[in-house]
Amino acid sequence: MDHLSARQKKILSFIQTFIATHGYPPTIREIGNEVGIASTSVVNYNLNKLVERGFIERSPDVSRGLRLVSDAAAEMPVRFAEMSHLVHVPLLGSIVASAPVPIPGDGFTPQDTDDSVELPPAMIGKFRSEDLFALRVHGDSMVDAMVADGDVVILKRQDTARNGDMVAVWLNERGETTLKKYYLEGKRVRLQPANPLMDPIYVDAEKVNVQGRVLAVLRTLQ
Amino acid sequence: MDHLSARQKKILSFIQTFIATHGYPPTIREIGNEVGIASTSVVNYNLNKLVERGFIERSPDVSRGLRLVSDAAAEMPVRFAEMSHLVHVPLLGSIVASAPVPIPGDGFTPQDTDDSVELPPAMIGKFRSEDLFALRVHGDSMVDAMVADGDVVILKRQDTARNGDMVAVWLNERGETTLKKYYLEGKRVRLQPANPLMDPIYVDAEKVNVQGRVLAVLRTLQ
DNA sequence: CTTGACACCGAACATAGGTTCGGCATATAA
DNA sequence: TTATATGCCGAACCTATGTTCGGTGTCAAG
Repeated sequence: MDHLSARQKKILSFIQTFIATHGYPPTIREIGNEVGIASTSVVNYNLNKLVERGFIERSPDVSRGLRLVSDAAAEMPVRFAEMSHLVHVPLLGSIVASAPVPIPGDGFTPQDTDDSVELPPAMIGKFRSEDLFALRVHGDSMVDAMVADGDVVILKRQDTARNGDMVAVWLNERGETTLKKYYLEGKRVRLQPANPLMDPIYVDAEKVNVQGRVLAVLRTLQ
Repeated sequence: MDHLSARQKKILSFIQTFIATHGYPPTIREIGNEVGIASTSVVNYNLNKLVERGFIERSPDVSRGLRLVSDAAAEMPVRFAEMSHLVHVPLLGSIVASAPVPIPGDGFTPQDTDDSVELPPAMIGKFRSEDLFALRVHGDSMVDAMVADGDVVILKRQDTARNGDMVAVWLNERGETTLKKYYLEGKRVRLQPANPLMDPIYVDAEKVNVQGRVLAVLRTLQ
C-alpha cells in the first residue's frame, strides 16, 4: 500500500519545492535539516521508502542523486496532492468533551502519527507549521461552538490567550474540554460560545487551562 | 559578447540533456568526460564563462550546483511546476437567507470576480474545479446548519440532490435560501438541519430548488 | 623581444555528501 | 514471555566533487 507517513509527505513536498527553487535536488542533510530529522541515516531510510512506493528514483553514490518520478502527475489525485505546496499539519487524534486535548510535546509528538491534514498556506497565516496541529471532533459536544461531528480543528499550540481568541480550554473543575471565545474579565473568564444564540459561561481564571488557539475549522462532506 | 565557443555550446547542450534524462545536473567531471576536457579546472573555467554570459547560474561549494537560466530552463519539462499548485475556486459573493444563491452561468461568471479561495486538491475530491464555486456566509441565518457568520462554503453546482446530501436550496414559497440535508420522502422533501438539536422542516418537493451541493465549509479565525 | 591575456593541463587539496553499522526504543506477532 | 519488524539516532567511514594553484603553449600588442 502506498500510504505515506507525515514525515515522508513532508520530505516529498520539500524535494519538490527545493528543485523548483534551486534547479537541483537537495542533499540528504538538507532534507534532514528542513524536515527535522537528526540523522542522515534516517533521511536515507525514508528516501528508500519513497523509492519503494514509486514516488522518487535514486542514483547510488551520486550526490543529490534524486529525481521525482515523472508519471506521478498522470498517476493519481492522491499523489497529485502529495507533492503539492501544501502545508502538512499532523492530525494528532480526536477532541472530545470528556478529556484534555492531546498536545504535541505532551506525550504526543508529530512523529507519533502518520496521519496529517493538508492546508493551503493562506489558511495558517503567518504561523510556523511546527506549532500547529489538528484534531478531529468526535460527537456533538461542540455544537455550541458551531463545530460538528467529524469536523477538523486546526490549532496553534499556546497556553495563553488574548481576548476574543477562540481557544480550546480544559476546565479542570468540570473535567471538560471545550471550544469557546475567551474574554478575561477581572478575576474570572467569560467563555462565549460561537453560536450567538447560546449563553456564555463564567469560570474562575485559575481554573481555565488554555490548550491552544483555534485557527481554523474544516468540514468536508462526502 | 554573447558569443560562445564551440566547447561552451557543447557544455551547455550537454547540461540540458543531462538534466532532462537524470533529473539533476551533471558534475564538473561528468561534463569534462563528455565534452572531452581532461582537467576539472578547465570545465570550471568554462562554466564560469557561461555564468558571465548569463546562460547558467552556479552555487559555490555545492555539488551539481548548476541551473540553467530562464530561457534555457523554458525548454525543460516543467511538469511539476503547475500541477503543484492549489485549486482556485471563485468566490462569487455571499449567501444570505433572504436571496437566492448566486450561481455561475446564471449572471455570475467566474471572471466577474477577482476573489477566490485556495483549496487543497484533497478537499474537492474527484470533482472538476470548473463546477465549483464558493460563497461567504453573512449573518447568523445558517446557524442551524452549523455554519457561522464569515464561514466560506464550497459548493458544486447541481440542481438535483441525492438523499443525505447537504445542499443549498431556494424555497420559493418562503423566499428563503437555506443549507440543509436533503431527503426525498414521497412527494415532499425533508430538510434536516446539521445541528442534531434542531428539527427538520418539510417542503413540497416542487417548491424546492436545489442550487448546489455543499462540499466543504471553511472557517478561519483571525 | 617582452608582456600579458586567453585557453588549457595536472595534481593536490578540502569538504560536501552518500553509505554503513551498532544501538535503542516501540509495537505487533508467535 | 520471546521474537521480529519498524522507525529513529549518532558516529564513523569514504568517495564524489568543487576549488586552488603552479605550469605550458599561443597569439597579438607594445
